[in-house]
Amino acid sequence: MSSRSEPRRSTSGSTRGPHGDHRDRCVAVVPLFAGLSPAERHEVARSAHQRTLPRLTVLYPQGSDDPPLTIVHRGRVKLVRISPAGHEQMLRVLGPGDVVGETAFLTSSPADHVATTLEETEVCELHRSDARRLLERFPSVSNRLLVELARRLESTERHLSRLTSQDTRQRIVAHLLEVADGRTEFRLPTTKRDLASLVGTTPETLSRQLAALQDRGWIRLGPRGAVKLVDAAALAEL
Amino acid sequence: MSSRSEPRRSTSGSTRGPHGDHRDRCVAVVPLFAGLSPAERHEVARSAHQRTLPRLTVLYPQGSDDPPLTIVHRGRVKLVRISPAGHEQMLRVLGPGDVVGETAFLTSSPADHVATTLEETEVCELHRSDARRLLERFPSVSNRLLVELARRLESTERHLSRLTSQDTRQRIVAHLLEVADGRTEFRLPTTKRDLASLVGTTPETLSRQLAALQDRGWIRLGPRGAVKLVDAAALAEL
DNA sequence: CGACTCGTTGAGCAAGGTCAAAGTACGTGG
DNA sequence: CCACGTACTTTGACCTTGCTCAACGAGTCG
Repeated sequence: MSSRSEPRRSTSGSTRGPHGDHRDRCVAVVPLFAGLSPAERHEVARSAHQRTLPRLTVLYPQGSDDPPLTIVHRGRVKLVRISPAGHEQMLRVLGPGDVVGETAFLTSSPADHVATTLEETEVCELHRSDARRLLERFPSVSNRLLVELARRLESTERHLSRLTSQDTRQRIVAHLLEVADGRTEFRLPTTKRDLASLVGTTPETLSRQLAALQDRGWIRLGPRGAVKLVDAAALAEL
Repeated sequence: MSSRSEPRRSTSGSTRGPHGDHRDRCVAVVPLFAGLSPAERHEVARSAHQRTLPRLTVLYPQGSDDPPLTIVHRGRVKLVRISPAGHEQMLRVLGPGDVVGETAFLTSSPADHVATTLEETEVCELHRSDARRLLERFPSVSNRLLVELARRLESTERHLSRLTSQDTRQRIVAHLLEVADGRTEFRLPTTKRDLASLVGTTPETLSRQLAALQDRGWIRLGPRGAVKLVDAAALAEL
Protein backbone atom coordinates (compact mmCIF):
# COMPACT_ATOMS: atom_id res chain seq x y z
CA MET A 1 0.00 0.00 0.00
CA SER A 2 1.83 3.07 -1.15
CA SER A 3 -0.82 5.38 0.22
CA ARG A 4 0.15 4.88 3.83
CA SER A 5 0.95 8.06 5.63
CA GLU A 6 4.35 7.24 7.08
CA PRO A 7 7.05 9.48 5.63
CA ARG A 8 9.42 8.11 3.07
CA ARG A 9 12.86 8.94 4.28
CA SER A 10 15.25 9.87 1.56
CA THR A 11 18.08 7.45 0.98
CA SER A 12 21.20 9.33 1.95
CA GLY A 13 23.15 6.16 1.56
CA SER A 14 26.48 6.66 3.25
CA THR A 15 25.55 6.76 6.94
CA ARG A 16 26.70 3.62 8.68
CA GLY A 17 25.55 2.85 12.22
CA PRO A 18 27.41 1.07 15.00
CA HIS A 19 26.74 -2.27 13.33
CA GLY A 20 27.59 -0.69 9.98
CA ASP A 21 26.90 -3.46 7.51
CA HIS A 22 25.46 -1.91 4.36
CA ARG A 23 22.53 -4.31 4.54
CA ASP A 24 21.43 -2.67 7.77
CA ARG A 25 20.10 0.31 5.87
CA CYS A 26 17.66 -1.84 4.10
CA VAL A 27 16.25 -3.27 7.30
CA ALA A 28 16.35 -0.02 9.26
CA VAL A 29 14.05 1.89 6.92
CA VAL A 30 11.21 -0.60 6.89
CA PRO A 31 8.14 -0.10 9.10
CA LEU A 32 7.80 -3.86 9.38
CA PHE A 33 10.94 -3.97 11.53
CA ALA A 34 10.35 -0.75 13.42
CA GLY A 35 9.65 -2.61 16.66
CA LEU A 36 13.09 -4.22 16.80
CA SER A 37 16.18 -3.04 18.64
CA PRO A 38 19.25 -2.12 16.57
CA ALA A 39 20.91 -5.38 17.57
CA GLU A 40 17.88 -7.39 16.51
CA ARG A 41 17.69 -5.52 13.24
CA HIS A 42 21.30 -6.36 12.63
CA GLU A 43 20.48 -10.01 13.15
CA VAL A 44 17.70 -9.77 10.59
CA ALA A 45 20.00 -7.99 8.18
CA ARG A 46 22.45 -10.90 8.31
CA SER A 47 20.02 -13.18 6.51
CA ALA A 48 18.69 -10.52 4.13
CA HIS A 49 19.97 -10.18 0.59
CA GLN A 50 20.09 -6.75 -0.92
CA ARG A 51 19.80 -6.20 -4.65
CA THR A 52 19.88 -3.09 -6.78
CA LEU A 53 17.93 -3.55 -9.98
CA PRO A 54 17.72 -1.45 -13.13
CA ARG A 55 14.45 -0.20 -14.55
CA LEU A 56 12.07 -2.81 -16.00
CA THR A 57 13.61 -5.85 -14.38
CA VAL A 58 11.55 -8.84 -13.35
CA LEU A 59 12.07 -9.61 -9.65
CA TYR A 60 10.50 -13.03 -10.01
CA PRO A 61 8.18 -14.50 -12.59
CA GLN A 62 4.56 -15.51 -12.06
CA GLY A 63 4.41 -19.13 -10.95
CA SER A 64 7.82 -19.33 -9.30
CA ASP A 65 7.49 -21.71 -6.33
CA ASP A 66 9.65 -20.00 -3.85
CA PRO A 67 9.42 -16.26 -4.24
CA PRO A 68 11.31 -14.44 -1.49
CA LEU A 69 9.73 -12.07 1.01
CA THR A 70 10.67 -8.80 -0.67
CA ILE A 71 10.86 -5.35 0.84
CA VAL A 72 11.20 -2.28 -1.36
CA HIS A 73 13.79 0.08 -0.06
CA ARG A 74 14.02 2.60 -2.88
CA GLY A 75 12.21 2.88 -6.21
CA ARG A 76 8.92 1.44 -7.43
CA VAL A 77 7.72 -2.03 -8.32
CA LYS A 78 4.52 -2.98 -10.12
CA LEU A 79 2.65 -6.20 -9.51
CA VAL A 80 0.80 -7.70 -12.44
CA ARG A 81 -1.24 -10.85 -12.75
CA ILE A 82 -1.52 -12.57 -16.10
CA SER A 83 -4.68 -14.61 -16.57
CA PRO A 84 -4.60 -18.02 -18.33
CA ALA A 85 -6.12 -16.28 -21.36
CA GLY A 86 -3.21 -13.86 -21.44
CA HIS A 87 -5.00 -10.82 -20.03
CA GLU A 88 -2.75 -8.55 -17.99
CA GLN A 89 -4.24 -7.24 -14.79
CA MET A 90 -2.27 -4.78 -12.71
CA LEU A 91 -2.71 -5.31 -8.97
CA ARG A 92 -0.80 -2.49 -7.28
CA VAL A 93 2.36 -0.41 -7.21
CA LEU A 94 4.85 -0.77 -4.38
CA GLY A 95 6.89 2.12 -3.03
CA PRO A 96 9.59 2.34 -0.35
CA GLY A 97 8.63 0.43 2.78
CA ASP A 98 6.13 -1.84 1.04
CA VAL A 99 6.34 -5.59 1.31
CA VAL A 100 5.39 -8.34 -1.09
CA GLY A 101 5.56 -12.11 -1.06
CA GLU A 102 4.16 -12.78 2.41
CA THR A 103 1.15 -14.70 1.19
CA ALA A 104 3.34 -17.02 -0.84
CA PHE A 105 5.36 -18.19 2.10
CA LEU A 106 2.49 -18.14 4.56
CA THR A 107 0.32 -20.36 2.39
CA SER A 108 3.19 -22.16 0.64
CA SER A 109 1.71 -21.44 -2.75
CA PRO A 110 3.61 -20.24 -5.81
CA ALA A 111 3.69 -16.56 -6.75
CA ASP A 112 0.45 -15.60 -8.47
CA HIS A 113 1.86 -12.46 -10.06
CA VAL A 114 4.91 -10.95 -11.72
CA ALA A 115 6.86 -8.23 -9.96
CA THR A 116 8.62 -5.74 -12.24
CA THR A 117 10.61 -2.62 -11.41
CA LEU A 118 9.31 0.65 -12.84
CA GLU A 119 12.58 2.48 -12.17
CA GLU A 120 15.95 1.68 -10.64
CA THR A 121 15.07 -0.05 -7.41
CA GLU A 122 16.75 -1.38 -4.30
CA VAL A 123 15.14 -4.32 -2.56
CA CYS A 124 15.79 -6.57 0.40
CA GLU A 125 14.99 -10.24 0.04
CA LEU A 126 14.45 -12.86 2.70
CA HIS A 127 14.14 -16.48 1.70
CA ARG A 128 11.24 -18.55 2.90
CA SER A 129 12.98 -20.34 5.74
CA ASP A 130 14.62 -17.17 7.01
CA ALA A 131 11.32 -15.34 6.94
CA ARG A 132 9.64 -18.14 8.89
CA ARG A 133 12.35 -18.07 11.52
CA LEU A 134 11.93 -14.34 11.78
CA LEU A 135 8.24 -14.53 12.57
CA GLU A 136 8.77 -17.15 15.23
CA ARG A 137 11.53 -15.24 16.90
CA PHE A 138 10.07 -11.73 16.84
CA PRO A 139 6.38 -11.41 17.73
CA SER A 140 6.47 -7.70 17.02
CA VAL A 141 7.25 -8.41 13.38
CA SER A 142 4.48 -10.95 13.28
CA ASN A 143 2.01 -8.43 14.67
CA ARG A 144 2.99 -5.72 12.27
CA LEU A 145 2.62 -8.10 9.39
CA LEU A 146 -0.82 -9.02 10.69
CA VAL A 147 -1.87 -5.39 10.63
CA GLU A 148 -0.38 -4.92 7.18
CA LEU A 149 -2.30 -7.90 5.81
CA ALA A 150 -5.52 -6.69 7.40
CA ARG A 151 -5.08 -3.27 5.79
CA ARG A 152 -4.43 -4.81 2.44
CA LEU A 153 -7.39 -7.10 2.70
CA GLU A 154 -9.62 -4.13 3.44
CA SER A 155 -8.23 -2.22 0.52
CA THR A 156 -8.62 -5.17 -1.85
CA GLU A 157 -12.20 -5.72 -0.78
CA ARG A 158 -12.96 -2.04 -1.28
CA HIS A 159 -11.42 -2.27 -4.74
CA LEU A 160 -13.55 -5.30 -5.50
CA SER A 161 -16.79 -3.67 -4.38
CA ARG A 162 -16.08 -0.68 -6.55
CA LEU A 163 -15.68 -2.90 -9.54
CA THR A 164 -19.25 -4.11 -9.25
CA SER A 165 -21.06 -1.12 -7.81
CA GLN A 166 -19.56 1.81 -9.75
CA ASP A 167 -19.31 2.59 -13.43
CA THR A 168 -16.04 3.26 -15.23
CA ARG A 169 -16.02 6.99 -14.69
CA GLN A 170 -16.65 6.71 -10.98
CA ARG A 171 -13.86 4.18 -10.59
CA ILE A 172 -11.43 6.35 -12.50
CA VAL A 173 -12.27 9.40 -10.43
CA ALA A 174 -12.06 7.44 -7.17
CA HIS A 175 -8.66 6.24 -8.23
CA LEU A 176 -7.39 9.68 -9.12
CA LEU A 177 -8.49 11.01 -5.74
CA GLU A 178 -6.78 8.10 -4.02
CA VAL A 179 -3.51 8.66 -5.86
CA ALA A 180 -3.74 12.42 -5.27
CA ASP A 181 -3.92 11.77 -1.53
CA GLY A 182 -4.89 15.38 -0.78
CA ARG A 183 -2.54 17.04 -3.27
CA THR A 184 -3.98 18.99 -6.15
CA GLU A 185 -1.21 18.28 -8.63
CA PHE A 186 0.58 14.97 -9.08
CA ARG A 187 2.02 12.52 -11.55
CA LEU A 188 0.55 9.12 -12.38
CA PRO A 189 2.87 6.38 -11.10
CA THR A 190 2.45 4.12 -14.14
CA THR A 191 1.56 4.25 -17.80
CA LYS A 192 -2.08 4.88 -18.62
CA ARG A 193 -2.22 1.43 -20.08
CA ASP A 194 -1.49 -0.03 -16.67
CA LEU A 195 -3.78 2.40 -14.92
CA ALA A 196 -6.59 1.23 -17.17
CA SER A 197 -6.08 -2.38 -16.19
CA LEU A 198 -5.86 -1.38 -12.53
CA VAL A 199 -9.29 0.24 -12.56
CA GLY A 200 -10.70 -2.54 -14.69
CA THR A 201 -11.13 -1.00 -18.10
CA THR A 202 -9.30 -0.58 -21.42
CA PRO A 203 -6.82 2.14 -22.39
CA GLU A 204 -9.29 3.46 -24.96
CA THR A 205 -12.09 3.94 -22.49
CA LEU A 206 -9.75 5.48 -19.92
CA SER A 207 -8.49 7.94 -22.50
CA ARG A 208 -12.02 8.98 -23.46
CA GLN A 209 -13.14 9.38 -19.86
CA LEU A 210 -10.14 11.50 -18.92
CA ALA A 211 -10.73 13.68 -21.99
CA ALA A 212 -14.37 14.09 -20.94
CA LEU A 213 -13.37 15.10 -17.42
CA GLN A 214 -10.99 17.66 -18.88
CA ASP A 215 -13.65 19.03 -21.25
CA ARG A 216 -15.96 19.64 -18.32
CA GLY A 217 -13.18 21.48 -16.54
CA TRP A 218 -12.83 19.13 -13.57
CA ILE A 219 -9.22 18.19 -14.30
CA ARG A 220 -6.29 19.35 -16.41
CA LEU A 221 -3.94 16.84 -18.07
CA GLY A 222 -0.28 17.65 -18.66
CA PRO A 223 2.58 15.80 -20.34
CA ARG A 224 4.28 12.82 -18.69
CA GLY A 225 1.11 11.75 -16.89
CA ALA A 226 0.79 15.00 -14.96
CA VAL A 227 -2.67 15.58 -13.52
CA LYS A 228 -4.07 18.72 -11.94
CA LEU A 229 -7.33 18.51 -10.05
CA VAL A 230 -9.21 21.72 -10.78
CA ASP A 231 -12.36 20.93 -8.82
CA ALA A 232 -11.72 18.03 -6.45
CA ALA A 233 -14.98 18.68 -4.61
CA ALA A 234 -17.02 18.21 -7.77
CA LEU A 235 -15.12 15.02 -8.56
CA ALA A 236 -15.83 13.59 -5.13
CA GLU A 237 -19.56 14.12 -5.74
CA LEU A 238 -19.69 11.61 -8.57
CA MET B 1 -13.36 -19.26 3.72
CA SER B 2 -15.80 -22.16 3.80
CA SER B 3 -13.87 -24.08 1.17
CA ARG B 4 -11.03 -25.01 3.47
CA SER B 5 -10.44 -28.70 3.71
CA GLU B 6 -10.45 -29.19 7.47
CA PRO B 7 -13.32 -31.39 8.60
CA ARG B 8 -16.33 -29.81 10.22
CA ARG B 9 -16.92 -31.73 13.36
CA SER B 10 -20.55 -32.28 14.17
CA THR B 11 -21.80 -30.61 17.29
CA SER B 12 -22.59 -33.42 19.68
CA GLY B 13 -22.97 -30.87 22.38
CA SER B 14 -23.14 -32.77 25.63
CA THR B 15 -19.55 -33.90 26.10
CA ARG B 16 -17.90 -31.81 28.78
CA GLY B 17 -14.18 -32.01 29.39
CA PRO B 18 -12.26 -31.59 32.63
CA HIS B 19 -12.76 -27.84 32.44
CA GLY B 20 -16.40 -28.39 31.43
CA ASP B 21 -17.73 -24.90 30.95
CA HIS B 22 -20.25 -24.89 28.10
CA ARG B 23 -18.35 -22.08 26.43
CA ASP B 24 -15.40 -24.42 25.98
CA ARG B 25 -17.16 -26.19 23.14
CA CYS B 26 -17.19 -23.05 21.14
CA VAL B 27 -13.46 -22.54 21.48
CA ALA B 28 -12.51 -26.19 21.15
CA VAL B 29 -13.96 -26.63 17.67
CA VAL B 30 -12.19 -23.72 16.03
CA PRO B 31 -9.02 -24.27 13.96
CA LEU B 32 -7.78 -20.85 15.06
CA PHE B 33 -7.26 -22.18 18.59
CA ALA B 34 -6.08 -25.65 17.64
CA GLY B 35 -2.53 -24.91 18.79
CA LEU B 36 -3.56 -24.26 22.38
CA SER B 37 -3.58 -26.68 25.30
CA PRO B 38 -6.94 -27.47 26.93
CA ALA B 39 -6.04 -25.21 29.87
CA GLU B 40 -5.20 -22.35 27.55
CA ARG B 41 -8.38 -22.86 25.60
CA HIS B 42 -10.30 -22.70 28.83
CA GLU B 43 -8.68 -19.37 29.55
CA VAL B 44 -9.75 -18.09 26.14
CA ALA B 45 -13.26 -19.39 26.71
CA ARG B 46 -13.57 -17.32 29.88
CA SER B 47 -13.55 -14.07 27.92
CA ALA B 48 -15.63 -15.38 25.03
CA HIS B 49 -19.35 -14.75 24.76
CA GLN B 50 -21.48 -17.39 23.15
CA ARG B 51 -24.72 -16.53 21.39
CA THR B 52 -27.30 -18.64 19.63
CA LEU B 53 -29.13 -16.68 16.97
CA PRO B 54 -32.24 -17.46 14.94
CA ARG B 55 -32.34 -17.37 11.16
CA LEU B 56 -31.97 -13.96 9.49
CA THR B 57 -30.57 -12.09 12.46
CA VAL B 58 -28.08 -9.28 12.08
CA LEU B 59 -24.92 -9.97 14.09
CA TYR B 60 -23.79 -6.38 13.80
CA PRO B 61 -24.68 -3.62 11.37
CA GLN B 62 -22.40 -2.06 8.78
CA GLY B 63 -20.57 0.87 10.30
CA SER B 64 -20.58 -0.29 13.93
CA ASP B 65 -17.33 0.91 15.48
CA ASP B 66 -16.49 -1.99 17.64
CA PRO B 67 -17.57 -5.20 16.00
CA PRO B 68 -16.40 -8.23 17.98
CA LEU B 69 -14.07 -10.89 16.65
CA THR B 70 -16.66 -13.50 15.75
CA ILE B 71 -16.21 -17.20 15.24
CA VAL B 72 -18.95 -19.30 13.71
CA HIS B 73 -19.50 -22.52 15.59
CA ARG B 74 -22.62 -23.86 13.93
CA GLY B 75 -24.77 -22.56 11.10
CA ARG B 76 -24.06 -20.09 8.31
CA VAL B 77 -23.54 -16.35 8.15
CA LYS B 78 -23.51 -14.15 5.07
CA LEU B 79 -21.40 -11.00 4.78
CA VAL B 80 -22.83 -8.20 2.67
CA ARG B 81 -21.49 -4.76 1.88
CA ILE B 82 -23.88 -1.96 1.05
CA SER B 83 -22.44 0.79 -1.15
CA PRO B 84 -23.25 4.45 -0.53
CA ALA B 85 -25.59 4.27 -3.52
CA GLY B 86 -27.50 1.43 -1.86
CA HIS B 87 -26.15 -1.40 -3.97
CA GLU B 88 -25.89 -4.70 -2.08
CA GLN B 89 -22.75 -6.68 -2.72
CA MET B 90 -22.35 -10.08 -1.12
CA LEU B 91 -18.80 -10.79 -0.01
CA ARG B 92 -18.79 -14.37 1.27
CA VAL B 93 -20.58 -16.99 3.31
CA LEU B 94 -19.12 -18.20 6.58
CA GLY B 95 -19.49 -21.76 7.83
CA PRO B 96 -18.41 -23.50 11.04
CA GLY B 97 -14.83 -22.62 11.98
CA ASP B 98 -14.74 -19.41 9.98
CA VAL B 99 -13.76 -16.13 11.55
CA VAL B 100 -14.83 -12.59 10.85
CA GLY B 101 -14.02 -9.20 12.32
CA GLU B 102 -10.24 -9.48 12.55
CA THR B 103 -9.56 -6.65 10.15
CA ALA B 104 -11.77 -4.31 12.15
CA PHE B 105 -9.83 -4.75 15.36
CA LEU B 106 -6.44 -4.99 13.70
CA THR B 107 -6.88 -1.73 11.83
CA SER B 108 -9.27 -0.12 14.35
CA SER B 109 -11.72 0.75 11.61
CA PRO B 110 -15.48 0.27 11.79
CA ALA B 111 -17.17 -2.78 10.25
CA ASP B 112 -17.44 -2.32 6.49
CA HIS B 113 -20.15 -4.93 6.07
CA VAL B 114 -23.28 -6.41 7.61
CA ALA B 115 -23.21 -9.94 8.99
CA THR B 116 -26.52 -11.81 8.85
CA THR B 117 -27.37 -15.39 9.80
CA LEU B 118 -28.75 -17.59 7.02
CA GLU B 119 -30.02 -20.23 9.46
CA GLU B 120 -30.01 -20.77 13.21
CA THR B 121 -26.42 -20.11 14.18
CA GLU B 122 -24.16 -20.36 17.19
CA VAL B 123 -21.28 -17.93 17.42
CA CYS B 124 -18.48 -17.04 19.80
CA GLU B 125 -17.62 -13.41 20.25
CA LEU B 126 -14.49 -11.80 21.62
CA HIS B 127 -14.40 -8.09 22.27
CA ARG B 128 -11.62 -5.98 20.89
CA SER B 129 -9.52 -5.71 24.01
CA ASP B 130 -9.84 -9.43 24.79
CA ALA B 131 -8.87 -10.32 21.25
CA ARG B 132 -5.82 -8.07 21.45
CA ARG B 133 -4.72 -9.66 24.69
CA LEU B 134 -5.15 -13.06 23.13
CA LEU B 135 -2.81 -12.32 20.26
CA GLU B 136 -0.12 -10.99 22.55
CA ARG B 137 -0.31 -13.93 24.87
CA PHE B 138 -0.52 -16.78 22.36
CA PRO B 139 1.81 -16.54 19.37
CA SER B 140 0.32 -19.71 17.90
CA VAL B 141 -3.03 -17.95 17.55
CA SER B 142 -1.35 -14.99 15.98
CA ASN B 143 0.39 -17.22 13.46
CA ARG B 144 -2.74 -19.09 12.52
CA LEU B 145 -4.54 -15.82 12.02
CA LEU B 146 -1.70 -14.66 9.80
CA VAL B 147 -2.10 -17.71 7.60
CA GLU B 148 -5.87 -17.28 7.54
CA LEU B 149 -5.55 -13.66 6.42
CA ALA B 150 -3.02 -14.60 3.76
CA ARG B 151 -5.39 -17.23 2.39
CA ARG B 152 -8.24 -14.83 2.32
CA LEU B 153 -6.19 -12.16 0.62
CA GLU B 154 -5.23 -14.64 -2.09
CA SER B 155 -8.81 -15.65 -2.56
CA THR B 156 -10.04 -12.05 -2.70
CA GLU B 157 -7.42 -11.13 -5.25
CA ARG B 158 -8.35 -14.13 -7.36
CA HIS B 159 -11.97 -13.06 -7.17
CA LEU B 160 -11.03 -9.54 -8.22
CA SER B 161 -8.99 -10.71 -11.20
CA ARG B 162 -11.86 -12.82 -12.40
CA LEU B 163 -14.14 -9.85 -12.32
CA THR B 164 -12.04 -8.04 -14.89
CA SER B 165 -10.65 -10.86 -17.00
CA GLN B 166 -13.63 -13.19 -17.41
CA ASP B 167 -17.13 -12.69 -18.73
CA THR B 168 -20.26 -13.43 -16.75
CA ARG B 169 -20.63 -17.03 -17.86
CA GLN B 170 -17.06 -17.87 -17.01
CA ARG B 171 -17.40 -16.34 -13.57
CA ILE B 172 -20.59 -18.23 -12.88
CA VAL B 173 -19.08 -21.53 -13.95
CA ALA B 174 -15.92 -20.89 -11.94
CA HIS B 175 -18.06 -20.22 -8.93
CA LEU B 176 -20.13 -23.34 -9.35
CA LEU B 177 -17.01 -25.46 -9.58
CA GLU B 178 -15.62 -23.79 -6.47
CA VAL B 179 -18.77 -24.40 -4.46
CA ALA B 180 -18.97 -27.97 -5.77
CA ASP B 181 -15.50 -28.62 -4.38
CA GLY B 182 -15.20 -31.95 -6.20
CA ARG B 183 -18.76 -33.13 -5.63
CA THR B 184 -21.06 -33.63 -8.58
CA GLU B 185 -24.29 -32.74 -6.77
CA PHE B 186 -24.76 -29.99 -4.25
CA ARG B 187 -27.01 -27.23 -3.02
CA LEU B 188 -26.33 -23.50 -3.39
CA PRO B 189 -25.65 -21.96 0.02
CA THR B 190 -27.64 -18.78 -0.63
CA THR B 191 -30.47 -17.44 -2.72
CA LYS B 192 -29.71 -16.92 -6.38
CA ARG B 193 -30.19 -13.23 -5.83
CA ASP B 194 -27.20 -13.24 -3.49
CA LEU B 195 -25.20 -15.53 -5.72
CA ALA B 196 -25.68 -13.06 -8.54
CA SER B 197 -24.27 -10.21 -6.49
CA LEU B 198 -21.39 -12.42 -5.36
CA VAL B 199 -20.26 -13.12 -8.92
CA GLY B 200 -20.88 -9.52 -9.91
CA THR B 201 -24.01 -9.70 -12.03
CA THR B 202 -27.80 -9.35 -11.76
CA PRO B 203 -30.33 -12.09 -10.90
CA GLU B 204 -31.76 -11.85 -14.41
CA THR B 205 -28.47 -12.48 -16.13
CA LEU B 206 -27.60 -15.30 -13.74
CA SER B 207 -30.93 -16.95 -14.42
CA ARG B 208 -30.44 -16.76 -18.18
CA GLN B 209 -26.89 -18.10 -18.02
CA LEU B 210 -27.86 -21.03 -15.83
CA ALA B 211 -30.73 -21.84 -18.17
CA ALA B 212 -28.33 -21.75 -21.10
CA LEU B 213 -25.90 -24.10 -19.34
CA GLN B 214 -28.78 -26.48 -18.69
CA ASP B 215 -29.96 -26.33 -22.31
CA ARG B 216 -26.53 -27.35 -23.50
CA GLY B 217 -26.59 -30.26 -21.09
CA TRP B 218 -23.66 -29.21 -18.94
CA ILE B 219 -25.68 -28.93 -15.73
CA ARG B 220 -29.06 -29.94 -14.31
CA LEU B 221 -30.99 -27.62 -12.00
CA GLY B 222 -33.31 -28.96 -9.31
CA PRO B 223 -35.62 -27.34 -6.79
CA ARG B 224 -34.32 -25.49 -3.72
CA GLY B 225 -31.08 -24.49 -5.43
CA ALA B 226 -29.97 -28.03 -6.14
CA VAL B 227 -27.32 -28.30 -8.85
CA LYS B 228 -26.00 -31.37 -10.61
CA LEU B 229 -22.87 -31.08 -12.69
CA VAL B 230 -23.39 -33.34 -15.71
CA ASP B 231 -20.13 -32.57 -17.48
CA ALA B 232 -17.73 -30.88 -15.09
CA ALA B 233 -14.83 -31.36 -17.48
CA ALA B 234 -16.58 -29.39 -20.22
CA LEU B 235 -17.42 -26.64 -17.74
CA ALA B 236 -13.81 -26.35 -16.66
CA GLU B 237 -12.82 -25.79 -20.30
CA LEU B 238 -14.67 -22.48 -20.52
C1' DC C 1 -56.28 -17.98 1.42
C1' DG C 2 -53.72 -13.80 0.48
C1' DA C 3 -49.36 -11.14 0.70
C1' DC C 4 -44.75 -11.30 -0.13
C1' DT C 5 -40.40 -12.43 -1.78
C1' DC C 6 -37.91 -15.05 -5.13
C1' DG C 7 -37.11 -16.63 -9.73
C1' DT C 8 -37.81 -16.60 -14.70
C1' DT C 9 -38.61 -14.69 -19.24
C1' DG C 10 -39.06 -10.96 -22.73
C1' DA C 11 -37.80 -6.67 -25.12
C1' DG C 12 -35.07 -2.60 -25.50
C1' DC C 13 -31.07 0.02 -24.77
C1' DA C 14 -26.60 1.91 -23.48
C1' DA C 15 -22.03 1.38 -21.50
C1' DG C 16 -18.10 0.08 -22.78
C1' DG C 17 -15.13 -3.37 -25.30
C1' DT C 18 -13.00 -4.28 -29.98
C1' DC C 19 -10.70 -3.24 -34.14
C1' DA C 20 -8.23 0.00 -36.87
C1' DA C 21 -5.42 3.89 -37.84
C1' DA C 22 -3.04 8.02 -36.95
C1' DG C 23 -0.39 10.75 -33.79
C1' DT C 24 3.08 11.32 -30.02
C1' DA C 25 6.55 10.50 -26.51
C1' DC C 26 10.66 8.16 -25.28
C1' DG C 27 14.94 5.48 -25.22
C1' DT C 28 18.56 3.93 -28.22
C1' DG C 29 22.31 4.08 -31.14
C1' DG C 30 24.87 6.40 -34.43
C1' DC D 1 22.79 15.92 -30.63
C1' DC D 2 19.79 14.10 -33.83
C1' DA D 3 17.29 10.40 -36.15
C1' DC D 4 14.98 6.41 -35.86
C1' DG D 5 12.10 2.68 -34.07
C1' DT D 6 9.16 1.08 -30.66
C1' DA D 7 5.68 1.44 -27.50
C1' DC D 8 2.14 4.33 -25.61
C1' DT D 9 -1.89 7.22 -26.46
C1' DT D 10 -5.72 9.10 -28.69
C1' DT D 11 -9.67 9.20 -31.74
C1' DG D 12 -13.23 7.17 -34.66
C1' DA D 13 -16.74 3.69 -35.93
C1' DC D 14 -18.95 -0.36 -34.78
C1' DC D 15 -20.93 -4.05 -32.20
C1' DT D 16 -21.69 -7.16 -28.31
C1' DT D 17 -22.61 -8.04 -23.54
C1' DG D 18 -25.27 -7.63 -20.00
C1' DC D 19 -28.19 -4.16 -17.34
C1' DT D 20 -32.86 -2.14 -16.88
C1' DC D 21 -37.68 -2.18 -16.75
C1' DA D 22 -41.69 -4.86 -16.67
C1' DA D 23 -44.72 -8.68 -16.25
C1' DC D 24 -45.69 -13.20 -14.92
C1' DG D 25 -45.19 -17.71 -12.28
C1' DA D 26 -44.01 -20.20 -8.17
C1' DG D 27 -42.98 -21.21 -3.62
C1' DT D 28 -43.49 -19.72 1.42
C1' DC D 29 -45.16 -17.86 5.65
C1' DG D 30 -48.54 -15.99 8.18
